[in-house]
Formats: sequence, C-alpha cells, structure tokens
Amino acid sequence: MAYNFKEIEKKWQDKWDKEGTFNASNDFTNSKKWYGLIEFPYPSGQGLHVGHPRSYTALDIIARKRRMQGYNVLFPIGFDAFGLPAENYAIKTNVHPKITTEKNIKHFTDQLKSIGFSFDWSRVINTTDPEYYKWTQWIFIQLYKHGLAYKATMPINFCTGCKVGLANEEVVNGVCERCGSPVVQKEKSEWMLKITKYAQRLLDDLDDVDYLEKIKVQQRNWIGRSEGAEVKFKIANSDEELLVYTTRPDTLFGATYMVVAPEHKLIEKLANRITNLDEVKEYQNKAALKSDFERGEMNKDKTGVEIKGIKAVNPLTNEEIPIWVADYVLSSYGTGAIMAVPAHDTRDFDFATKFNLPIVQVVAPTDNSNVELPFTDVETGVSINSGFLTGLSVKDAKQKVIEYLEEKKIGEKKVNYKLRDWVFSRQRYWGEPIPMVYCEDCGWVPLDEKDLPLTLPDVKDFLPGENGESPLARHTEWINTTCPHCGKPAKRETDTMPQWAGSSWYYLRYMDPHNHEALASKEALEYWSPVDWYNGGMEHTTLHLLYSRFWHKFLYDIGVVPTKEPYAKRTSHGMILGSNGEKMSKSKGNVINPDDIVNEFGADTFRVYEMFMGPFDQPASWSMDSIRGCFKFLDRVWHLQDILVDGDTYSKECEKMMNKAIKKISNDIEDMKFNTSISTFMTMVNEFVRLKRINKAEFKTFLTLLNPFAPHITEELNEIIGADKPISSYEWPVYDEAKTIDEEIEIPVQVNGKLKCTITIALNEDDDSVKEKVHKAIDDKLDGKVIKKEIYVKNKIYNVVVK
RNA sequence: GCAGGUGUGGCGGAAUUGGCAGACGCACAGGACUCAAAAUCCUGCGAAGUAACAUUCGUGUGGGUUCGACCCCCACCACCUGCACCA
Repeated sequence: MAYNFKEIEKKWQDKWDKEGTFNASNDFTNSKKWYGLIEFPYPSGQGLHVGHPRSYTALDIIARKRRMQGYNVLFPIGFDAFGLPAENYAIKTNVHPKITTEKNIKHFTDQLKSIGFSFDWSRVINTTDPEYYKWTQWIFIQLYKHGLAYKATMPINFCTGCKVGLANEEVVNGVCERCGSPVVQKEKSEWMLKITKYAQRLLDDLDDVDYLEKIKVQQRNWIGRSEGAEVKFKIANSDEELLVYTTRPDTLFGATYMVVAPEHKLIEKLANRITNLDEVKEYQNKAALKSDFERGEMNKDKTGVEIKGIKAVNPLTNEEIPIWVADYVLSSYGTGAIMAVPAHDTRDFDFATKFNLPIVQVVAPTDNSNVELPFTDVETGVSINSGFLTGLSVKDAKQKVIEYLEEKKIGEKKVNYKLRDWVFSRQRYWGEPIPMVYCEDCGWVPLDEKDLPLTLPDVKDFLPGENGESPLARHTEWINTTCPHCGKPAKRETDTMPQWAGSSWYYLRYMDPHNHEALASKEALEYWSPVDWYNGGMEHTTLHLLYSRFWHKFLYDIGVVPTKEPYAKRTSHGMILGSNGEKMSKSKGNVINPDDIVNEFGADTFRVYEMFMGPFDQPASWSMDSIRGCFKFLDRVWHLQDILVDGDTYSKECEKMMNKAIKKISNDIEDMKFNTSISTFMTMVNEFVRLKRINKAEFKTFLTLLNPFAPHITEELNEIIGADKPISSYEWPVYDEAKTIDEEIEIPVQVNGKLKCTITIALNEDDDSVKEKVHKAIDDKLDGKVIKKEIYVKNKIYNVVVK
C-alpha cells in the first residue's frame, strides 16, 4: 500500500477540527498547566510564509509532547490584523481593509490547518475585532489615568512615503522600515507612552526570566543604561548655568570646551549676548533640515560653530572655556549639552583636532607611560593633572568627584537611559481609535469605560491628509461628540494606535478570549499566567518584546495581572532563506509557497523538513533536494507496517536502541535540537529495515515519539496496527536509564595521542585487565620505543606515551 | 566603532562539552530489480597515497596549554545579525 499523504492528512485534520481535539481545558483544578505561545501572524495578502511554520512546528512539537506528559496545554493562535499593508491596499483598490483582512484571515486559517498544528481553534483572536480592541482601548485609558500616556509636541520621525509618524524603532538607516521612503523630522502633537518610567525594572527583571542570552543582551543594549553625573557649569558674567551629563566626571579637569545641541535653549536665552548670532542661527537651521540619519552618519566630518560672546566656567579649574554648538551632540539624550574632554573621548578628540581646541590629558596608564590620545581605557587609567583627584584610579576618582560635586551642590550622580518614550500616535485609518476626546474647557478627557469599544467608523476614502493628518480627520460626524466630563461639544482624537498596541497584550486575551466583563477573568489569569514558553523572531526582541513587557508590568502594578513578567521563557528561531541563501522576496523570485510544499509532499514532510534543516536558532536556506530526503524517510516509516511482527515488549536486539532513543529525543525536544531528533528517527528506521522486523511494542513507541513531528502519518499507522485510541491520548514514553548503558564497549587506544586501534572491554572492566588488552594490541607497533607514561580514562580512552 | 554570533567533506549539518572528527540527510558513483525508465533496495563516498593494506595530512589562519584540542587560552582573517556621534 502506497503512502497516500493527501488522504491521510485530510482525514485526521477533519477529525481534529470536528472534535476540537486540542482545545485547552477550562478546568482550572488541574494544576499542571503549560502555556506555549508563538507570535501571531499578520494576515498579509501573500499568505503564509514558510518562515511561520518553523516557529509554529517547533512549539507544536513541544505542545503535543506536553499533552502526552499530562499537562493541560494552552497553545493558541490569532491574528494581528491592524496595519499598513491592508490600508495601503485599500488606498490603491478602494477595498475596505475589513474585507481584505477577513479574506486573508480565512486564507491563513486554511493554510495553518493544512499543516496540522494543534492550535486551540476555539480561542482565535483578531486584534481588529471591536470585542478585542475594546480592551486595547481600556488599557490605554488606564495608562492615561495613571499618568503614563501624555500628549507632547515633539519632533517625530515622519515617513514621506506612508505619510505617517514612526517610532524610532520603525526607522531603519534613515528610511521607513515598511516602505523604504526617506524619513524626515516633523513637529507634531502626539500621544506618548512613558516607557522610560519602567526602564530600570525592564532591565532588572531580565534576571528573573529564562530568555536566550542574546535576547537579554539586545534588550539591555536597547534600554542603554549608563551611570554618570550631571554637572552645572556657570556661564561667565551671568546667572545662567549649563547643565551637562557625563559618564566620566573623573575627567572634569580635562574639560576644555562645551558643546550644546543645535536645539539647545541656551542659545535663545543668551541670544542678546552672542556676538555671532547670525552664524549660530544659520548652523541651527542647517541642522534642522538634516534628518536624524544624516546627522548621525558615521565617519562624517564633525561640524560646529563657536558661540562667541559667552563662556562657561569649569567648576573645578575655574577656567573660562568656550561654548560650541555642534550636531554631534543630540538634544534628545542627557541634557542636550556636554563638557568636552578631548583627551579621553574619541568624538571630542576629533572635534578638538579639527577646530584646534586645547587637549589636556588628565588620565594616564597605571605605569604612567606615554599613550596616544584619545586614551579611553577606564580599566587601567589613573588620574593625573587633576588636583585632588590626582593619583586615583578612574573608579575611585569618579566616586570622589561625585561626592565633591554633591557637597558643593554643583552636580550629582545621575543614571541615564537610551530608551525613549514610545510615540503612540499614528495618522492612519486602520488601527485602534485612541479613546480620547478634546474639550475646550476640560482638555483631554478619556471616554467613559462603559462606552468602549470606540469603534472605527466606516469610511470610503483612506488617503492620509496632506499634512499627515489621519484619514479620520475628515470625518466630522464622527469627530464631533460631547465631552464625557462636562457634556459640552468636544472633538475626538483622530489618530489611531500603532500596530504594536494589539500585540502588547494578546497573550492575556487567549486565556479567556470570550470574556465581556474584563480582558480576562481573574481565575483564568491566575491559572494560565505566565506564558511558559514564547518563541518568535529576533526582529521582535527590541520592539514587541519590550513593549509587551512594559504593558504587562503596568497591568501588574494596577492589579490586573498576577505576575511581574509576561513570558517565563523566550526562544528564537532562525530565518528561512531562499535556496540562494538570500532573504525570500518577490523581487528576487526565491519565494517558496507553503501550499505547494504541502501539496507535493504533504504536511508531515513539510514539518519534518523544517525541523531537519539545521539548528533551530540559526538561519537556514531552503533546499528542494533535502525535502525529498524527508519524504523518503516518512515513506520508509510508512512501510515499516510491512515488516511488523508481534511482541508486547521490546526485543532483545532493539531494547537498548529504544531506551536510548526515548532519552535522546525527549532531551532534544526540550533543547530545541529537532534536527538531531530526526537523525535519531532515521537511524532507528535504518536499523528496523536492516533487521527486516519491528515488533508492536517498538512500533508503538516509535510512533508515539514521532507523533509530535509528523502527527498525521503516525495516527494513521497507529490505527492500522489496531490501536483503539489515538496517539494524542497516549502517555509520553519513558526510558530505563539502566537499559541505555552498554555493558560491552569499544574504546580507542592511542599512542602519543594518535589513534592506533580500538579494543573491546566490559563496562568498568578493571584497569589491569584493560592494560593487558592494550599491550597485547599495540606492543608490536612500538618499534622498540620506550613507554614513558600510560593514561587510562575509565571507559573512555587509553593513551600510551612513548619516546 | 561597540555588542552578539558563525566558520567542520561537493552541500545541509553531527560530535555525550577536552577523549575514535564527519552521525543523519542531500548530491554523486557502482550494483540489484526492470524490455526500459522512475521509484525502491544493497554497496561505496574528506584529501593525498597504495594493486590492496600501511602511512601521512585534515575542523577559517598563526601561535599556546595538554598524554590528548573542532572544543580551552592569546593574536588575527572572513562572513552574518543587532546597535550606532547615547557624552
């Protein structure tokens, strides 16, 4: 009988669908729960990408294993359906995003089901469903009420293509992450979320979660904590002060000039004393026209203008030093002004060299040798030419100078973060409306919670406004409302939320997706929290992961969720590349469509191949040849039924292999080493074929182990061999450690570290007996050389050193 | 520039973490089956070398530690991924 995967897969998928086989239990008395989460897809018009199933299959394997281990498993799926592509498509074709989204979700659902994932389809969520975004809006209102959402006019990244404000995270190399158009700076009034208030906790609590180390590193870098000091510099002959932030207060004696960012307020304040105001203004204007990217481009010559007419006073040396304006100082970090220490900072050094500014060395290596400047080593440095700091190590000097500054009230210890507040407004239609109303008398007022959801009005015209206004801004009948506070006429916010909003809390909704009273019930949250294992792409480590941790911590603070962290464990999969090793894209013509693969080889082969491709966390190139090998493997598995013999226990010749395999595969799955699990399966099949027999007990265990990887074929074979219940209801096989150990082993014998031969010994054979065997084997190969030393590592290796 | 990662046959990759390098798969070659092809099955497959053994070389490069190194240490090269004038 041939392996008819089409028939088999359809049969089991229909059965699972009809019976809801994999729905998580709502019985919370079962204390053993496991919550596995994959990043829910954006239902794009292109359909499922072959990259999605890599992550989904991996967690599906773990979820299926957990069920067999007796856990109540929650393994949900949903759709992150707000976003630009549907809206851009609507602009082009005038098809409402709601229709496109619905169609795409249908398509995705069919595709996902055709691969046999054990998702709980009774819990599907969709971020564009008013019943869902009602709670997204509710969270926003809570943020607002707790002072974490505020409106600010600030320069934002404005995409000239999408005509929309972008978060810093969405700007890549000066262009829009989505459409590739240039991004310029624009002043706009935007809703902001105060993620910076949580910076320290987002950093600290990384110690309590099990994330891949590289994910933690990226989060830490993104938060970018640094310790230093703020120092006040007096402006000579004035009451004004210039506040700077520095991580090297120990180098204060070497500060030979100051630099302020072009946007710094000092220039305005002291405008009447500046003798070259025109020149300074011209520089400011030029800087304003440059994008952040242009300003930040490396290896570019530093530019700047001295602000003449005013001087700053170094608080330690009392020397008057010049003040410059230069765009290498950013207004958005620290205080927007720096003290420049050219001898010990490469940027200041470049600038000082270009403009002939004095360079004073104040730190030297411990041995006081001459070094090339700038000398930036903080580990070995010792203060010199620094008054009361001279002779101290960098660390001690920092400590001492901060004490001094604090005592004299001219400065204080200060921690800074690179993390910025989250720009939360989007001038777009296809997003959650921000549930805020502006009243002339009351200012910004949140909607009453009982009036949620604030639904997105149906519009016919999706073009953004000329000035980057939201398409909703043209909808006067929707905009005009009454103030929830005083009842007077008022206007709605027309901006919508970014795509990150809905995905910042979706894992909570899965716990109780049909709840009308709350985002999820207390019981469900208590029972299912936290997510036990979350797998997703590295591209989401700095944005989505950080945002959702922030929202979660906030919800924890206001008593909504029971845990500090949303995800106990986070892993990450490597990207699937085209067969040419490049990222799959339509323009490169190297896109593989999952439907074609499922059609030609079947879902089981597709799953096995994606797991066999290579190490899970590393990128892998698609190979049509390799996938045939996986099909061949399953075909061999199918034909094992032809050599099936009776037997209720493992046969003598296979007992060891079976026990070893259970151990290896069980461990491999936990370590996400799926590729070596599959090698183990292949080795087993080769052995059964070589022996021309497999007994029932062996086959049953084999099928159970393979079931999470290839669920359809294994269920079918299980039925064929007369099982009375499906594998998904079996217990995960256990092994007997004693039966994984060989009592007779082969060990290598080396002479001077080079392999000469191998000998067979009993496990734990006594050393003298082993020695005797070794000498019998190699004594005639020594060419009369003298044995100097013999090393025997028990049961491992025997090495003879000769001369 | 900083941080992290990777480098092993023709290719994808294994290696119990310091102990027989190349498991498993692909490709390739030979054979069986077939009128023939495909599929399937069997055998071989790092390089040099030999009739065949033997032997030598071999995990990006150069050095080191060790009885023994893909694995540890030092220096370097190449590629990938983040971040990037963050004071």
